[in-house]
Amino acid sequence: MAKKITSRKENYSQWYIDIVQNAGLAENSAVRGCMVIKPYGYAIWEKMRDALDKMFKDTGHTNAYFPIFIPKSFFSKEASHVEGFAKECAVVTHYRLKNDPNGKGVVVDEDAKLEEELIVRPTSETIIWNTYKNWIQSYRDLPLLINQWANVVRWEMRTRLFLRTAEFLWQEGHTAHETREEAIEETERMMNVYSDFAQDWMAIPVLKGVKSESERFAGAEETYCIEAMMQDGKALQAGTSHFLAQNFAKAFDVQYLNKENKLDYVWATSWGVSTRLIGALIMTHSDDNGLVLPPALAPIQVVIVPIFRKEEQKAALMEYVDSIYFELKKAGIVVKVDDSENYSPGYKFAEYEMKGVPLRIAVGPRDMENNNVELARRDLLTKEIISRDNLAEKVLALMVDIQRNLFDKARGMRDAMSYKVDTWEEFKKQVNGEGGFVYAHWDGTAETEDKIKEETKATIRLIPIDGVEEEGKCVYSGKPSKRRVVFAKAY
RNA sequence: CGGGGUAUAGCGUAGUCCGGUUAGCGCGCCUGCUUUGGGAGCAGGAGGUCGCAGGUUCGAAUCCUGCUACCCCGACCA
Repeated sequence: MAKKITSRKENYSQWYIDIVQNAGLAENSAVRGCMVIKPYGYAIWEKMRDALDKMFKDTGHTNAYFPIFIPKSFFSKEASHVEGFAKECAVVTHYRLKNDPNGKGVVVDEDAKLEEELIVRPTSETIIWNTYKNWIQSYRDLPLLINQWANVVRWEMRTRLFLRTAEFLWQEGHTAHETREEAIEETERMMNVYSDFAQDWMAIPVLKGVKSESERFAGAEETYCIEAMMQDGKALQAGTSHFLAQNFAKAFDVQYLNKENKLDYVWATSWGVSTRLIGALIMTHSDDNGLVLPPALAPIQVVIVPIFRKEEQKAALMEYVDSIYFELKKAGIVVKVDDSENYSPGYKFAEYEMKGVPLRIAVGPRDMENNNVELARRDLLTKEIISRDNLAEKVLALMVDIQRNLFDKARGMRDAMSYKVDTWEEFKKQVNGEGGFVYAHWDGTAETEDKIKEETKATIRLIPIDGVEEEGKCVYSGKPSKRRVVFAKAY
């Protein structure tokens, strides 16, 4: 029986769930709000992680690891930081269980209460800055450029696989610098790393900009971000990079002696992307037949499906298949041969389509006789029969072409869903209708921003970093404005 | 945390109103044979504390009470 994926038109969020489940990316776990990332989904994350990790190393960063638990007192040291995260923290209060004296099972041993409760990290600024205090004494210790790959916990009310889960995987970079300018430069550099990663690896076009005050990270002076547009017209924040000024240095008393032998507080940044990016990947490229993956991140780039009837036919065919397999593998392509006999070729075609494998090669006796192969592109759902000669070369070219096509398609979609709007009526109509990125003038006040959010549920996604100066009037208040900002409903 | 809903095999469900055979069906799974160029067919088979705990009754998936979990919609968020 066919596994059925709900169409995007019928029910977009069900479509998303169907893809995550049927492609074998993740599933809900026994723990509320926490997901199990399945091997195929995790393989995508590993590819993302490896690519990002290399980009971080290439920009001078090194990895380290800090504890999952944070003493409660650390949290209260930076006022706005506590306020931002307090409502979604898991707290460890005891360290021992005992057998239930009244019957079955185990209960918390009330005698084993912790002196100081531990917070399961929702982010690691506090524990890291508490540590940096001991690492930084002189300007010679700077800049300190560290990243960590970790899990974090934010106790969310409502969760969705990859997009919002109580526990998720991410990386968090935490850097310390001598000057304000140097820290800002780092913040912008990492936003650009994220932007390059999104575009070059994920084939997702993103907008770059800064957050408004109310959308800013708790404890940051400026939050830079990249923002992507999903197929349903909703925006998704794909990465953030924060300029923390001296807020954490002051809260944790991290001072260094500068070249003039004077004590000064260091300047900080932090930046992160998470498994949420997998949600962005799905919602950007996939279609009603299932997942669509860009070759750069596909755990399997090419699948070969041999078609045969009898055993002796298979034996002859497999020689042909193996020669193709080894040729592609030698060219650095991640290729899998599925010669299992318990599923029909039709089943396999549908299955690998569901899993988003960029290219399928089918070979049967007919192809072998004519020195051909059948190629099927996942992105275009096209099939063609070509000569087997120089196949690796052709496949490599296709990988590049598919990657580019996905990006172009996504950019076309994003551009088609970007609008300039100048009146409040138009604004409401656009936001409540098709959605998309709405470029509009804003008077710069939090009051107006709040009112707009209240009335339309649209938020300021970002203030474009390369935005042009342009005289205009705020779409809500009519007050003068110097530039357009980007509004959208968001995930 | 407010409002609504659901809980029966790995998944999807019938049966619940109106208590009464061995809880039925589809998918999936196992075995065998035939198949294999777009989700194969036939035959046989395994698999259930009917969410949990009480109660009513000769008898409970079904009625009553309490609890728990999950889903949807709102407030909060990467």
